[in-house]
Amino acid sequence: MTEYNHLKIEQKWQKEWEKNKIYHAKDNSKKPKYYSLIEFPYPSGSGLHVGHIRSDTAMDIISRKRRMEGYNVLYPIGWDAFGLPTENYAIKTGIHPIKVTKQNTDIFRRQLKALGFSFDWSREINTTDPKYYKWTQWIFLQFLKKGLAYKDKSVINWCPKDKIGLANEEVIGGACERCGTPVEKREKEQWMLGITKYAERLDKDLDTVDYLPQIKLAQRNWIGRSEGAEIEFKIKNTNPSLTLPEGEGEIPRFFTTNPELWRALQNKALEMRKNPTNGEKIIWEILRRNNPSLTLPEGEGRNSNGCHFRRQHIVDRFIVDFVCIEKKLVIEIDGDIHDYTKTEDFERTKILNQLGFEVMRFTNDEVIKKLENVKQKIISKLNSVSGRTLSFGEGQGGVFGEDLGGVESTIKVFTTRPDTIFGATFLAIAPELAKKLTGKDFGIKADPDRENKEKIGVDTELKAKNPATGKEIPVWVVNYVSYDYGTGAIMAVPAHDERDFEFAKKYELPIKNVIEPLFTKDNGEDALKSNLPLIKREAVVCVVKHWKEEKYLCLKWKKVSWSGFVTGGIDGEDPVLAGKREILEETGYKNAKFIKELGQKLNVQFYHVLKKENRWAHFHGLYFELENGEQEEISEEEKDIHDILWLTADQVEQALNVPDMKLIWRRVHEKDEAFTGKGIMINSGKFSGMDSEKAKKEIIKFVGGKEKTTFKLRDWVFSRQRYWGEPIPLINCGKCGFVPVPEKDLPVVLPKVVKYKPTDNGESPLAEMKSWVNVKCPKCKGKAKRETDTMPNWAGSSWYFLRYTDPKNNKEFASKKHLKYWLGQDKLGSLAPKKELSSQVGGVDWYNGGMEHTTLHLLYSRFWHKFLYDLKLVPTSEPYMKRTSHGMILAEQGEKMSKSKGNTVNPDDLIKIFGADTLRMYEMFMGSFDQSVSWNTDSMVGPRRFLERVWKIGSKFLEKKNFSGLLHPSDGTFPVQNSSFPKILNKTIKKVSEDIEDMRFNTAISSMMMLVNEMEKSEISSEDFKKFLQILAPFAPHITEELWQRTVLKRVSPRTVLKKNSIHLSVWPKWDENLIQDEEIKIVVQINGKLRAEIMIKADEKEEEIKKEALQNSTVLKHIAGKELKKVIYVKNRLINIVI
RNA sequence: GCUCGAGUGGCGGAAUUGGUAUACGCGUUCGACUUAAAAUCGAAUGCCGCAAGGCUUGUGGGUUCGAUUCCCACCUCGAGCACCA
Repeated sequence: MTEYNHLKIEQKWQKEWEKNKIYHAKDNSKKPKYYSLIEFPYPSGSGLHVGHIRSDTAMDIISRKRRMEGYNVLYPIGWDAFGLPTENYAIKTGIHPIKVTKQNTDIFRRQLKALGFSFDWSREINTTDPKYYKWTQWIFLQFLKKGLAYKDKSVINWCPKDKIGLANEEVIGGACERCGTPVEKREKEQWMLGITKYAERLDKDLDTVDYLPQIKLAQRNWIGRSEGAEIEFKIKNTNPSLTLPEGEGEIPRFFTTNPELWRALQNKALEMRKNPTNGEKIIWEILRRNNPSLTLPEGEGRNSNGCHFRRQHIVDRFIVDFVCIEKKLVIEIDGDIHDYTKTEDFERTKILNQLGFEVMRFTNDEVIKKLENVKQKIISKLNSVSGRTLSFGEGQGGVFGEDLGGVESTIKVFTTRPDTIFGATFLAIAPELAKKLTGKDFGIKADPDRENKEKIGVDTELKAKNPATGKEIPVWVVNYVSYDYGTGAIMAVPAHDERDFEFAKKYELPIKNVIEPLFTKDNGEDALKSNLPLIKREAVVCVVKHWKEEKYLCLKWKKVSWSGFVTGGIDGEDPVLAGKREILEETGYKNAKFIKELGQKLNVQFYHVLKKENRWAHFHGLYFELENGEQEEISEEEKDIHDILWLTADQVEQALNVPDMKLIWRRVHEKDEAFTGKGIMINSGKFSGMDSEKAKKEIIKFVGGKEKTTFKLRDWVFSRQRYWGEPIPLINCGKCGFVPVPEKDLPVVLPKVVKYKPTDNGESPLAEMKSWVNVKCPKCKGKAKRETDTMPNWAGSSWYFLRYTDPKNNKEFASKKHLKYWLGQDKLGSLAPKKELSSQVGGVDWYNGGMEHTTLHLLYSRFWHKFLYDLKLVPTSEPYMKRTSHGMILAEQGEKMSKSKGNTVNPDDLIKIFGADTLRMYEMFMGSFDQSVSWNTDSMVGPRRFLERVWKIGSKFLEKKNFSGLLHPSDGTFPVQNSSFPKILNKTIKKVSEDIEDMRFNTAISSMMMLVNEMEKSEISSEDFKKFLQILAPFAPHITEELWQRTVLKRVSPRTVLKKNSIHLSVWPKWDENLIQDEEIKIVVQINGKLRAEIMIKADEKEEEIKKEALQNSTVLKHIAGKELKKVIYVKNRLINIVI
């Protein structure tokens, strides 16, 4: 037989497979389906990266194994081709991105085909194909219909030199990637997708899917769910002279601003009321009290004309045109100059929103020309607003919105630790909020770039009332609270929050300890041990708590063998912290008897002890007694005492004879850090002694707060002012607003433009295509303009896996029938290689991709999928049943591969020199699949040699005439009795089968290498060789097909139908459990844990016999001679350890 | 700073209910074949030591008959997050 010529073999079989369509997935089949997926590549100009090959080979192996296991497998491929690099290339060269994309996909396709992946190429898709992005646009319109797509101001990165908005990845170190100019923040109206509406489900449903734990964690961190409460703190105005001024005009029934501002703005408001604009005049006629056209239906406990509008009313520091306070609705009529004051209006809207108002804006023009339209909008808004009564001004806290002109206001805080509220010693508020509340600028700035990590703040001199303690606490404006998370204000609990602690230390604000760590009988010992450093650092005192008595005690310190205790605890105050010596003395005496008894029962001596002024001092004339009986003062060094003798909760419980006792470790003395864990509440009034977790809800109720869940996740900025993306299918009509492009007109195809660069004012280059932009409004047929923003790169990739199920459908994005088949309930059943495949039923069966996509892409596609699920367009609530991620491939020096560094590897060269099979083998062999590894071309010879040896063994079979017989290692004619080979083979089949499921490809290959080593020494049957080829086939599909055809099927060229005969459609071999069992087992003999000898035993030999045998071993005898045997430990089938 | 992951020969890496550390591969050395070289095959290969033996999984400590594996502290590298209350 000829030499192993990979070039010939690989191309030949790639063509044959394609011709025979052996990897095509069938849209219905009696076989169970299996959908395996890789992230479809972005066809960059630099060609296929070895990282792509890693993921693609892994899933190829899994797909091939599944086919052999009898599944109808869908393993599709496509192109995620919209994106910046292609666009930037177009800007530079003027070549149309379509052309560039075509070139690049051609290269990628050729390269992927050269690697022999078993993709179903008939389902190839491309996100830039109008037939594809028609449906991306269509899905966007569904979002719009459901109110999940909306326009809002959003901050973008702006390069003042290039005059374009930059994507986050184009900003490097705060500067523009191209020209190095520092990037500015600019506000721009952008389309947004309301992913936050799905935050809860995106978080919760992670429980139902089988993702790697670190992937779930990344998702959860990104969503950032936190449960907590909103609590209102009353603020006392520090200037009691401020009262509402007497004067003309309506005295507001509701308090909507502070008196100072009210006074300042009142005259202006009155003046404006007298001189309304035309639009305002018209609207006021509609809105004014008792206008029947605005009357809402009766019910809900209110009379019919429940919405009362005021005009030119002062809200906060603004005079709003119209406001309905009950409905919390503001209506503004904008004049013509408004284009110039948009930013200001936005600010204003934002602040009003913060106050709980909804703001509607109409232009003067609109009111005059389209009054009916405006009116309808207002009415439907009023009908849709649910809160018919004022929610502010009610309950314990706030008064904003109430009458009487308010000398008080409230600050709402969000906290996840309502249980620490008794320790809230000040409020910390964001600068923006401070300005809003007081109108003053404190010179504190929120640090958007976090350049200044130091926490700074200023006392606003407002005083808030802690609703739990009733005490007055200061309100500080600080730089470490963000305005846009939670409520922009926090209750600062320095004792239990690191940031608050740091801040309180710096500004010498009080620190009040209200939680202490708790260890109960159940978690006691372990938890205590794990908290050793904490204890060591802070000189912990153990508290024995029983009924109403609290007794503090220090357990025995091993090093000096003394024990001490402090007793005390009156009314929840911590005497140690408070340093109340008197209390200690008093209670100490009182409890002396009890303690003495306890000490006797525990056989430990206790002493009263108190650390004062950093020194351990004696108490009550008692002293510390060392083990030798001497009495001694505790020195400074003793602070470092560790090695606590742990008493178990059981021991103490028994000694005290109290069944429901709790052990509490209490930290004493000035702490150098905050304790942020959960525990037992102290210094918390009636809550003292309660479990902090359990008390949360009650505390929230107690202080009149409400439970609230917040998320870090923000809505998705969906607009890009770029060319190379899906056009957002909307038409902006002056009369009708944004009107969706009718479905029949989809797709909105990207027009050819002259320039690809965004315009100078940051619009997409599409804005300059007048002939494309100017269209008729689909509704009113008037003049209108197309939306020129395009969608982000993430759009097309958020649903591509759905399109694969039905890639040519031009009526739907995919038919329900196909979706149901490919995503619907899986039928793994008895074929399942592992019992616990997944708890999620349905979806893509296995999705592998890069770690870098485990947050955004995964989250976005889950969001889209859930949305489509809610529209009943897809059959499963989650898109992917199982998700794994591969590690990156780094360049030889361990740095990232990049074109600019010139350290990339070209797969074409490698395929030419080593062959696709070798490259695949090497990538799977190089290291742990989920870990990053450095590339080393030199190491590729290992897998290559391996394949050559496989080839050689195959050749020997061919040389032999009697093909089905046994093959002898030396000449193939003289079989030698060697029965161990089938055992090794079966073990290998098992190992490879299992390793593939766990993506441990490297060890699978290593075990096959060992098998081949063995094959060269043993006699093997053709039947065994066949099985070996089959388990190797998913890894190295070409060479195994060639050997399969030539040796097993005795075929030199594939004339007959390959479909039935390909190794890749053969049946995955099973291992024989009986053959794997060893009759003889090697046992290791250790002496004092050191390896000394090995003995062979029979599988069912008794322990006694084995021990006897081990002790008779000559080496063992030598080592144990003259020594006393203390113990002999036998671990079944493993070892014997002799302790002497 | 916080969270997560990792640290094992000259190199990539194996080994988990705690039970033979260094599988497999690369490299290196020696040998066979050869006029020679390459390829191939065989042998050796953690470190110290002629050997007996001792030491070794980032460092230090703990638990254990026994620790790469569990616990604690520290160091280094990588990834992610960045004051998220």
